[in-house]
Amino acid sequence: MSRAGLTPERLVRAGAELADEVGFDQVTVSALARQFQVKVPSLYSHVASSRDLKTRIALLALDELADLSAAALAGRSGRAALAALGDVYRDYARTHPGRYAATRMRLGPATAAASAGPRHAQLLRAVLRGYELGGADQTHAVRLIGSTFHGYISLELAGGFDHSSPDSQQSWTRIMDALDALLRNWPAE
Amino acid sequence: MSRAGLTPERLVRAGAELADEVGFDQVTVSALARQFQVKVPSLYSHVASSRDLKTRIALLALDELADLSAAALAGRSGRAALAALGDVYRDYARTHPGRYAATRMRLGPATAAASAGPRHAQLLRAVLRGYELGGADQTHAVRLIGSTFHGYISLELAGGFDHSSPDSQQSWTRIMDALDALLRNWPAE
DNA sequence: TGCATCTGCCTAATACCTTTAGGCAAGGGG
DNA sequence: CCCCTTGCCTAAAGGTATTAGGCAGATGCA
Repeated sequence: MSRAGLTPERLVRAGAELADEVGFDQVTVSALARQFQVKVPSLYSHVASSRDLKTRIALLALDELADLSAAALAGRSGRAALAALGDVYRDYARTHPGRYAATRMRLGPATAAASAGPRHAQLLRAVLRGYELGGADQTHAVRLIGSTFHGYISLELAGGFDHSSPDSQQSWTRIMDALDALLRNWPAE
Repeated sequence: MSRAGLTPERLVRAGAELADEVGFDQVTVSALARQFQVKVPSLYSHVASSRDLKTRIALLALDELADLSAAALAGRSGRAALAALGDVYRDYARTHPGRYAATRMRLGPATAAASAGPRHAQLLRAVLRGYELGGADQTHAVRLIGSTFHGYISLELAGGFDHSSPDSQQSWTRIMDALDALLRNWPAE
């Protein structure tokens, strides 16, 4: 009986692809075992549990997304940087819905700290350096932008903007305009 | 053997409470049967499936939330209305996390149309009537506000703002200020 | 090249959850 | 008071997660 050549990396990669095809919460140890034509318990030498598998997929996705973000931000500032970052997130969510869903998974404190999460925060902060916002307001703005991006993408992905005009792309562009305007005219305390 | 007196309504109500205690996706036909001290298959006379049960919980939550919103909006406009609506959502999500998660469940087109979803859209539109926004911009603004509310609440609920200052309440207040300012000074096309 | 060891994948088994089929009896309508 | 509706039950099958323990292919060392 020949060996299948499983490794944690191959499992995680296949799990990420599976997530994009059938949804992150349909990613199951069983489904993965089926894909590799291997019995279910065989996977347990490579991942500790179903939760472990999903966590690793989340870490992969966070990493990919941070890399894409960093590349898109290079050489841009102001509205261009803001829109570039938003587009990276939005495009990633549309081309890799399962991976994007994975990034929303709740991680433990240690795992979160070791993930690309902090890099994401850094990058968003970098975008806001293009606007002049004092101390606490910068954090408020980071939270606002992060919330809006995540909220919009998650509603769009759920089909919330499907059957009504104007189409989602138009709203997205105008929302980038609006956020840019807001950051340039941030209200005083 | 005395009867337990199950009804769809009691099951849905208990399911909603269970969701708030253990999380919406831990709501299970089995767990509910345990609570009612009844065998699992007995529930299938009252709900069609696990999915049906969850859908009904979602509908209940959407309804409750729309009622609360309508009450909170009565007699308010402008920033006060905006903040009132946001606070209703946010407070509901904190006091009823499981129900709130249920409202994010994807419903079929027919179910969605018959749900309180459209009422939510109406109410948000009503808030925006306090600002002067022309045709398409009103829709863009609805989507922006909806996204920001949902995004913020979901990040907050996931603990995203837990271990960093300033505290979440401050950001929330300032974000209401910022959105109000944005709506009053919506950028031209 | 031959042997020893390691480790990758397997079988067996337990424990949940979901869902369908079919039975018995409690309680309401005649 | 009896019938019959219907609420809850037992039986059973199928899917997922996880642990324990075994066999043999792959690897390393002489």
